[in-house]
Amino acid sequence: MLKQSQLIPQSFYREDDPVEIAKELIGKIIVTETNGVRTSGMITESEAYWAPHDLASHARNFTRTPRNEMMYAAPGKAYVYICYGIHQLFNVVTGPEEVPHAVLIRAIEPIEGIEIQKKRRKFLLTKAALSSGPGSLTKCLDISMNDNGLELWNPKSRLRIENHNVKIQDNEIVSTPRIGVESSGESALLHYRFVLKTSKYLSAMSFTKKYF
DNA sequence: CGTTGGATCTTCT
DNA sequence: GAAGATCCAACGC
Repeated sequence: MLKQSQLIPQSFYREDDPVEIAKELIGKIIVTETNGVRTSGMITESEAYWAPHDLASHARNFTRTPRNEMMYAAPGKAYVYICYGIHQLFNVVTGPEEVPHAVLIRAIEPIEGIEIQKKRRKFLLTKAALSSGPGSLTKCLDISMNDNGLELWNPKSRLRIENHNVKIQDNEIVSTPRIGVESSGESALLHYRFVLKTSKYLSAMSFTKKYF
């Protein structure tokens, strides 16, 4: 049984700098519990969204809609939304309350319950990796819209983030522009994406873009 | 190998 | 009506 002290406290998420938090989240562990069974994965790729100036953010210019309401909530909550009508994307809400920063989790390396995670993916695992990509890892870990708003620091939540003390050197992390935000003007150029370059569990675009 | 199109929900025009 | 923080299978070379 893992100790509760390994949970990342809410104070970690309150920092008013989502870029720093996105970088520090590399190597941390996302845990979900379904029917009492744990599955988990280590974060290998993340992206910061720094509202209101960030035109790629759902909360650009303090835009507020039913969908992105959770971005304005307390730090350390989950913001889950549906992308392209199909995929559920998982974000961590950061910054003080009413400041709509967020960090998108784009890829994980499966740690616990790998066989369960494989079963959650329906397609035949030919080319694509198990949990590489923001819409894929949510399937692996059984994250859905039902988890929107969960407190990631709360031991009672079925969705949490833990620190397993994995040591990541600074030179193992690369920053690049973000994926899929090309139409967001100057915001598209910001190096708000972080990848653990030694990992094979990175989103497909990591390789076609040839950022590193 | 690389490229293309379908799936199909929210928001903005 | 179009675009978007995507993924995968089916093509074509």
